[in-house]
Amino acid sequence: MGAESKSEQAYRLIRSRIDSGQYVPGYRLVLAPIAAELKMSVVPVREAIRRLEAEQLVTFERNVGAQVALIKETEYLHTMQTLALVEGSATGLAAPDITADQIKRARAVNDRMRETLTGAFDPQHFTALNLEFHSVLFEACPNPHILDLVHRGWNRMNVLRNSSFSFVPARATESVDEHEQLLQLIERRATPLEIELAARAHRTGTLDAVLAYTEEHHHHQHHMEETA
Amino acid sequence: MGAESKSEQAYRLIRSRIDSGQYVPGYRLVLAPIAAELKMSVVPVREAIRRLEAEQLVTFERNVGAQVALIKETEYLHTMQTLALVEGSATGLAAPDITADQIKRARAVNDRMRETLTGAFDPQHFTALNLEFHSVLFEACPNPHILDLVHRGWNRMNVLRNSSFSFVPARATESVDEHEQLLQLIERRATPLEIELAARAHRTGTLDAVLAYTEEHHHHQHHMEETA
DNA sequence: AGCAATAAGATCGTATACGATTTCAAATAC
DNA sequence: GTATTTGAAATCGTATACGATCTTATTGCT
Repeated sequence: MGAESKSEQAYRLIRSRIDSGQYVPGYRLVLAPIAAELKMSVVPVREAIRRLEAEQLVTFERNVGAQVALIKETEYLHTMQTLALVEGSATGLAAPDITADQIKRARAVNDRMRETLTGAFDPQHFTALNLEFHSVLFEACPNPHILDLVHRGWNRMNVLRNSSFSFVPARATESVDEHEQLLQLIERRATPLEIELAARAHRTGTLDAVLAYTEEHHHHQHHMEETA
Repeated sequence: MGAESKSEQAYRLIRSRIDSGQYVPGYRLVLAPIAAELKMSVVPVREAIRRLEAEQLVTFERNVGAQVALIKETEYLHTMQTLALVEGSATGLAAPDITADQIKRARAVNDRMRETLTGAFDPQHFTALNLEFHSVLFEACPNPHILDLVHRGWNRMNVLRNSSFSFVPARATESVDEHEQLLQLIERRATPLEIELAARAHRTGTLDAVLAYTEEHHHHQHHMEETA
């Protein structure tokens, strides 16, 4: 019958709501109501939540319950740093296997990104294209562990919903240029380390831009307050 | 009462048995017997197993059950590569905060490692000291995400029980020397990137030594066969 | 003998039930 | 008025029960 188990359904639902921002950080995940909504018992829901806990998307306290993980102000920094590290590596490791056709596809995406720079800038859309661009370059990474870490990093960024470019749209222009440079490095078969460090610097550049912005605006956001 | 929940107990037990090698890769984890042994119902055991699944220590198939994750021949390669990446980064990020006292402690550990090189070589013991040495250098890493990845990497290596040095004892001597070089880099406050790449190369060196060994010995181990 | 259908056993998946723990507010004491 | 106690409500933790699914051995057919 149902190709997927109920705990799987529950996992997907909660996960999608966290990803979409419907469940904001701090939101309490109470078993019974969720189970009722999904017309199932609490057992599968409980399992789903524990799984999300293992993925650090929710925090859990014994006999108290779960809530969507709170985001500390340093979280963005750490996540971006980690993503810079693993994405850089994945891009470097994948580079030797990148085909001319893939370069072409990536360049096409980057062209679309460049187009979005004129007129009203849509950070959400730009970020989506950004993922598409980088995906072409790192998906060929032969090390599945590193690739998995890259995916987790992007997911985490998505949850932080810090779309980066919504804070520093100016960075988008630089970003597009750096993409082209990265493509040229790969085309001319630079060493993996060179490509890795370029990809890392590219992401670190975005991080620095955001940090400079928040610094300037004294945007101390401490903890993101919880919302019932 | 019990400071830890039953599912926590179950998790620890199974985890320790996997770590210790009592549950070898492929071993089937059947709920009922484990629950009986721990004098609890299957529910907490089930939760523990799902948690281990999320950590990729066990694989799980719907309506079939769980087994300790099988190890493919490339697994060692990928794990070491990933560990080289994250440990290198952690070491580089921690380096600026390393104190003279910590350097001293690390050097003391390395001296003990050097001593073990004379006489009968004990790979297990050497690896334990190796972890102790590197721990001093990376635990100060300010990025908890990266630090967590380092810990996971070491754990995974432990499960692979591939103690590296048991295959290539010759590498141990080089390793001790590279440790000293690494300490000197940190002492003279080399740049984080320089230290990162040195730490990475150090681990990659061990990996290469093992690969060369297995290549030479045509040690095609395909999958590690399951053991009931 | 070889293959397919079938039945039996093993094991998982989930519902229900209830005791245990925490939280919070109201009542009481000082 | 503040602090402490008490008790009820909310919520979790786990046991038990049973249906669902997969595996394997058995039977029967060709």
